[in-house]
Amino acid sequence: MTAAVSDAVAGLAVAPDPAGLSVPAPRIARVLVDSPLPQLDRLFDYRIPDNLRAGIVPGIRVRVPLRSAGRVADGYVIEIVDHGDYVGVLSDVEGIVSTVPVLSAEVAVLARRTADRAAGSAIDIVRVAVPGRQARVEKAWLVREAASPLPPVVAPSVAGYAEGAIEAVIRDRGRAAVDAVPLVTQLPSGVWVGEWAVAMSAAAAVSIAAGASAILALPDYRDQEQLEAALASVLPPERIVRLDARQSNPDRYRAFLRCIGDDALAIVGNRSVVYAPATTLGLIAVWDDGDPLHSEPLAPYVHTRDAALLRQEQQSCALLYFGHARSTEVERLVELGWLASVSPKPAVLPKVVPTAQQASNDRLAAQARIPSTAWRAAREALEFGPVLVQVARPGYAPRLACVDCGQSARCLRCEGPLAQKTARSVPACVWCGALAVDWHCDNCGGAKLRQVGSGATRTAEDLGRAFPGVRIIIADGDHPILGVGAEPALVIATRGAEPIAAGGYRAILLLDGERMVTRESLRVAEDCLRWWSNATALAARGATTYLVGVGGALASALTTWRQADFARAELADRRRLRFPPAVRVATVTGALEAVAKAVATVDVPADDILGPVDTGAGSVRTIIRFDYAAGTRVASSLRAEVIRAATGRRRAIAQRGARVPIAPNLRVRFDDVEPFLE
DNA sequence: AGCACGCCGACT
DNA sequence: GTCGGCGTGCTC
Repeated sequence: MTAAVSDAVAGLAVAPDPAGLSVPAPRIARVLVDSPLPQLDRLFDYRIPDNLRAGIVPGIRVRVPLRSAGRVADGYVIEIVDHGDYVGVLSDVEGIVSTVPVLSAEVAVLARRTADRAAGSAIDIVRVAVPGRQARVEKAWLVREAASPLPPVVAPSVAGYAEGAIEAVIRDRGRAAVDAVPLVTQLPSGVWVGEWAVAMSAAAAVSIAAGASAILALPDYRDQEQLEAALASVLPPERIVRLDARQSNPDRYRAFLRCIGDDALAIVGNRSVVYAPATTLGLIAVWDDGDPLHSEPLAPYVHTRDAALLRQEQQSCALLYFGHARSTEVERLVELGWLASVSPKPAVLPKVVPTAQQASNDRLAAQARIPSTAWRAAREALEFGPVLVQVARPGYAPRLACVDCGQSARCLRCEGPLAQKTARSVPACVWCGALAVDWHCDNCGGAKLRQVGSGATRTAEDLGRAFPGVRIIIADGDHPILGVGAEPALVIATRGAEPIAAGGYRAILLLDGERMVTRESLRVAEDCLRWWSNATALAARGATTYLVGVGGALASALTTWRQADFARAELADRRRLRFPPAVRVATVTGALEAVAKAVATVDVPADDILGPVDTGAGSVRTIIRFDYAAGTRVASSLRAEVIRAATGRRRAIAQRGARVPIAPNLRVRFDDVEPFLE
């Protein structure tokens, strides 16, 4: 049979349809190819050969030829059509990688839309959304026993808010910013968690009782542990799926496969969980959206908050942002009316006292940087239970300086700052880890180092002297501790690493506020308020939190527990300055000519083009800011330029004599968290 | 990316 | 006359 005849036969292939008529069988698979090249970020049409006709359905992974013979790529079948729009000779799908439709239609559309909004490739989102295949796991899943129906779920009420308030948002598929109740509570299992975890798990159960899954996105593993503990008291274990990047590949794939289907589940995970394959989706809930861990570090750098907004719109599910401190982004959505605002009822106001950084009468307390009122309060509270001390940095001495000239000490190898992990350890570079042996000051030539500031370990040492006989517990990145008991102890924790205390802390000291506030960032104030609020919410009911050394609007936002008001004022400032999130920003980085050309295609006022500035290595960066309404336009212009730069003529650059062709590189990043820094 | 196609200098 | 150099274009 000649190729022409075989084509004709294929063209006549028919499939019976239920009405008894015969229609031509669909024969073209439209495939999203798994390639990092931006110019390939579209659908390619492939003929489905007869032997694969039965197995090819949308969502499965396939292998397809790409360009010349022999070269193949993986891809996902997005749709199957009778007639594609490609005029030319189609290649055949080469094979099926897996028969499981891992890329649901919903997630495929979401990937396209999130990528478009960020001027990125859909496949980059898919790579985050769909874990790598594990043949063994998949085989076991395919032959799983006909699952007995999951036990029914009784919807609990979401306590702490006006009766039925949160339930109504979930039922009506609405959107809201929810202020969390700033208390800790004990679960029936005996585990202590933040009230927020109880409210979030109850919200998930409300959705699941109504037959729809809930996606629950949390910034870190400690938050995930709390939420899972809370979920276990309202849902049977078969209804809870953990899906996060820390799992081993088989575990992650097993969890991922469990999400496929119509069962209503609580799907818990970190940022990538917003792309979980839930078909019947009733709720997306995000905890603490201001935490930078919600910001995806891989291109196209889509924030959980933004992916959740797009998915909510697309699948008409409910959307809840839970938090103690409102981010300016969420505040903007509240002001727009896009999100409702729900606060605890009755209101719960923690006791917060701002304290000046004055010397204590007690020499040892003064050495530990604790003002006398706070020191007295901590000593009294230690009679009854644990006391939390929040510090800015881990280690012993977070910085070192030259004894002779006072200049801050830098690494001889990479210019990074030096720090000391313990009282006796050799100073080392914070950036590259090199031990600072034979160090000398590059300013005056001095060879002696002086410790500057106190990390958690040094604070612990000082406090040990100020409170003799008290048990000291250190919690930081190196010593993660989830919870501590109700017995008296001083818990020294770096911000964000505070353990939960059984019964809540009897007093809390926020020590390094002054230092935190001087950090250079557009978001300092917002971040500080979030760190302090999250720590304050760990106090026992009626216990006092002391904020040391910080005054002004920031301190009063904490003491009055009016974080939303602070976010409103902060957002008003950003509007005045045309800073995000009042406007959106995109950074364009690359060779000067490429950047200039790309920026020229974007139609924004000259005032909104900041740069170019030299970033070294022959590369420059320009920041473009624009109103939200212009987002689609700016993204599509810049995307076109990225593709043009990738396909256009290559610049020849001299490299050790040889001429190496390289593409004029052009990178675009939307909504960078810190575009105006550095 | 990676490979095929296309137009100009030193070779049997 | 042509073999092969790399600049250019394309991937169903």
